[in-house]
Amino acid sequence: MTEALRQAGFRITPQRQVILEVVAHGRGHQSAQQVYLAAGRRLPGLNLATVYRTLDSLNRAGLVDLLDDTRGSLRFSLRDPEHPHAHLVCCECGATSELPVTWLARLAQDIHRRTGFEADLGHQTFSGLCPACARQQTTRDSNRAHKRKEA
Amino acid sequence: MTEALRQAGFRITPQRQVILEVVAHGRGHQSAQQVYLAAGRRLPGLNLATVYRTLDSLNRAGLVDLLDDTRGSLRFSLRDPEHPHAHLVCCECGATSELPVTWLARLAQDIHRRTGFEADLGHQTFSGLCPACARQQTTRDSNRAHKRKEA
DNA sequence: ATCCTTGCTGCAAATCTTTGCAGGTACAAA
DNA sequence: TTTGTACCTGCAAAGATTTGCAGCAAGGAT
Repeated sequence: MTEALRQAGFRITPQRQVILEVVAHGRGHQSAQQVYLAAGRRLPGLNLATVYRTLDSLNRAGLVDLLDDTRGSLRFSLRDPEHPHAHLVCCECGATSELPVTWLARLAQDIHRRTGFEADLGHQTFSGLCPACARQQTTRDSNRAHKRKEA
Repeated sequence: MTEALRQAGFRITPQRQVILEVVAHGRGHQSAQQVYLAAGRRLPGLNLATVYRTLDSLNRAGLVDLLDDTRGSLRFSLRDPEHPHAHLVCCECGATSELPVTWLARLAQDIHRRTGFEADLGHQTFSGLCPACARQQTTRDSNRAHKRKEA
């Protein structure tokens, strides 16, 4: 696995090995803090800035997926080449779900053909409303409309 | 225009009026700082936190578009209901271009039908590589591969 | 015109992330 | 094995954005 890192043109350092291991072990999406704490345990003196830089490198190398939780912090997870997917994040409650890249392929092609832009939809985070919050929202809206009419 | 704000359930305050005006005037995508400086000139004592909160409100009210420049800061612009569009941002050079929402409609529908998630693609920022940077990137990659073989 | 409620603002501090710099080190080359 | 040079790291400080809180004020109710 570190070989993939090297192939991508990065040097192999203890920090990178540990951080990669932490991300690989901790299933799910971990925050930078979580990675920092877990990795710091095995590598005292590790610096948070290094964690961010390393995670960025791992992301660029295609080993790690990045997810913006629309809450002001980023989350990281091991990339599974078998299940490439984009993310859907609810901007109300923060819930996340996955979106198979196959759904996005046509769009990416379209964009590239017509604009020359290489959209990286596979690593994309789409925000919106999850089913539950969407329901709440419409309820609240109709409440507001109702109240407004009453007034 | 302030009426739209009120309709959306927000109060009309001097801060909001000025900030909305600033965004409306300054064509293009302004940073929070820019809005803060411009608005602060007409409303001394205005606080940066208020600018952020207000811009968020205006965004929720659908009056302002939000654009993540993938450079660690956000940019704001007046929403033009005539030209709804998503944004493409180059994660190398930061160049931005627009993407008509019509291209995204089918995808949004698909997502909603199959997952119930209401993706807000119209306000979305897609990252990737602009044509120029994409060219550079492939060049650099082949250089690296070449070098590696030589070695 | 006045009152009341609730949302809004300023301020200060917290959070999350990035950046500049000086020293350290992986790793290709000799 | 030794050397040289980028590339990395730790540290500290800057940047961008958010949040808690107490007082203020917009605008519906009276």
